[in-house]
Amino acid sequence: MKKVTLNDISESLKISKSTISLVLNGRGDEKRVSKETQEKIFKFAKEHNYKANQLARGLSTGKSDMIGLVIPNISDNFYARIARRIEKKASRLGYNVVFSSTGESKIRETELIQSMLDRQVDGLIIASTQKNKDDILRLKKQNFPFVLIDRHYPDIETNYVCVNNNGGVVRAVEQLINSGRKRIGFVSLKPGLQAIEDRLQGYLETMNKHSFDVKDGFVQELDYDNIEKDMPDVIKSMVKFPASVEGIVFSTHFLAAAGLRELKKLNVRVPVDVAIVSFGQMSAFDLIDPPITSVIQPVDEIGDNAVDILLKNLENEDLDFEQMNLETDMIIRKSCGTF
Amino acid sequence: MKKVTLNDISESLKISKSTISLVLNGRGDEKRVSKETQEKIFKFAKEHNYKANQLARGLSTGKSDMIGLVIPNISDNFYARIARRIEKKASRLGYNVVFSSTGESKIRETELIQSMLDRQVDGLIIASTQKNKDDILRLKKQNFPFVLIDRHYPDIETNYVCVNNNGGVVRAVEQLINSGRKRIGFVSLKPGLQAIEDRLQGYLETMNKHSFDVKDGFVQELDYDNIEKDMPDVIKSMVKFPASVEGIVFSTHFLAAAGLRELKKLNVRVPVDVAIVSFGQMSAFDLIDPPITSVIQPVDEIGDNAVDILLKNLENEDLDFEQMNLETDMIIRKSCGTF
DNA sequence: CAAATAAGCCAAACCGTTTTAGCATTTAAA
DNA sequence: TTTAAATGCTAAAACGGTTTGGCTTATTTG
Repeated sequence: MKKVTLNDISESLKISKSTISLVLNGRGDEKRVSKETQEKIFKFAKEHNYKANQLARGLSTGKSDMIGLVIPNISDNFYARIARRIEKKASRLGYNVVFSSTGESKIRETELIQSMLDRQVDGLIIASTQKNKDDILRLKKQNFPFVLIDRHYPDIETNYVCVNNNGGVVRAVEQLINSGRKRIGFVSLKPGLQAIEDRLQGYLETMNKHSFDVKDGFVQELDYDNIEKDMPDVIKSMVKFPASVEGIVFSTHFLAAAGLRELKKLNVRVPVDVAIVSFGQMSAFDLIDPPITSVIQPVDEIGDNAVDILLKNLENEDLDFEQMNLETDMIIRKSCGTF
Repeated sequence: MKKVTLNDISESLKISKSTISLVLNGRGDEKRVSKETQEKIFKFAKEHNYKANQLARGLSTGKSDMIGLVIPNISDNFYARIARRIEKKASRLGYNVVFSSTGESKIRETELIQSMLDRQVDGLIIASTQKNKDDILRLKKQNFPFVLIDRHYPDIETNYVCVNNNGGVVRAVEQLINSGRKRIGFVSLKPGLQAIEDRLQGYLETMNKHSFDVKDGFVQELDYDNIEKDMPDVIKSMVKFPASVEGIVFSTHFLAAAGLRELKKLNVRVPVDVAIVSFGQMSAFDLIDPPITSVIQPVDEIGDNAVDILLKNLENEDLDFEQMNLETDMIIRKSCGTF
């Protein structure tokens, strides 16, 4: 059962390819093809289950109806949820999505972007490693439609949909302060991401605003690839003199999980001894002992807006850049010591 | 900065397209193209950053170097992890992956498969809704390369990579029995999935083997779309007379989470009053109160094997079907009452 | 009734590759 | 010296669509 092509239909029906193509694309009336001819074509197409070859169509039209999604890691629930949202919306609008995970590697990111371009995707949605200014600049110079999500390059003007990281962390720290903590630590990732940088700033600002010292050891930065390995020492150092914190803000959900794991191993009582707040959530955070207070990122809105902006840019060449910093929400649970 | 094509190179260099294509595909020596000519071509290609248009190439070769991944939901961590693995392996071998989530809808699945075929993907990896025999049969009849994961159709011979669901649940139930429970319940999804059916069988068999009654209300089946809504009643009915279970096996990770949530609301002590085991895991299961005993599915192996089998089938038309039922593992934690 | 208009369809170019068969020319073998 | 083989490259078809300009007829219009 070989695939039926326009040529096949053309030969069987003795009607030219052009007419058939027009009709099947719904331009039959516009092009004044008679009802009978259209009937015949539609009938034959249904019966033989004709489906256009999208590669051929793409080659011809210069549009592939695919959008590329480049993210750090599809198995991270945060990105997976964004991906789901993007996919859903995109598919309603006739687009498929190709995805790839960079694993936070700049080289991979470069390769992946290139490979998507080779595939002729119509546009890109990228949660960049932020080590990759070159590629972003190149895309921009080529006027290729793309929108950054979650992470943007502050010194490059592009479309982006991010969250107010600073503000989210401010709320997290304030929450701990409200529950009476003064010696508050901040566990984060090694710098390199603007989002992470912003979160740190949010922490520092808030501490400063309340005139709380940021003592040695209050700020800890882990390497993305060695979180499991390094977390024990980090937590140990934070819960004893001289650091001895009363509260910790974790700058990502997985840091919070790993950190809590260690706190429990050390029999530190949360939140009595150390209260914690997570920036970012996990689906079981409400079931954990204690339930984790967390800053919620508006995942759905990120996905929706990214697609909206991208599609607008596909239709219209020269739009102004759109830059969104979505506000976070916060769910207060026991871990922050408020109750 | 328009894209450079073979034609452009051909015109600039006054060398035929064919030669250039050959050379850039590494067949220069084989086709006895002189060193100098090859040099010239490579040099020009680098300088002008030539990248082949994959649509055109695909049209010409009949291969797109894309594989399609059809799953219920990318934001479910189980599938996301499989997706990550598939993507990683596939990309090493030169393939990109297009994914789509069916949301357990048969219609969506049909659409998605069709759309991937239109896109000329070279092969498919499908975690089917299992309501879709027609499509699978069609793919099979067309001899299109595909492998089913997580769920297969028992009465259709295909490639598949699944897990031993029955065996996994047997272990789960045995574990509860070991910890002294006799009145054991099973919370699952409405039938429709073979995997779910197998899990139920595993439960029934084990209960039977130990001559434990499966009382009214011991087996509860929820609708995928109404888990949050229906779980409260389900759990309520199980913890009081006449059902009043001492242990529950949840047939998926998200059921376990939702179920535990209700148990806690009702102030049922886990595992003292009711011990629980989850089939399938979540990353925070070790942090939950109590930590959840769970049957672990070999996610990485599922992904790896699926890609392996698929690629073998891409190379070789007529291979025997491969069918794998991978064994599960189990992590024992407090929730099952063993400690 | 001639000219203009509309109706209905098609030929052919094009998108950017791959691939096969074969053409000159030079070199080696008989 | 003639023939055979090797060298180095190319023309052209094919993949399966889209799209534009235009060619016939029939129908109006003046």
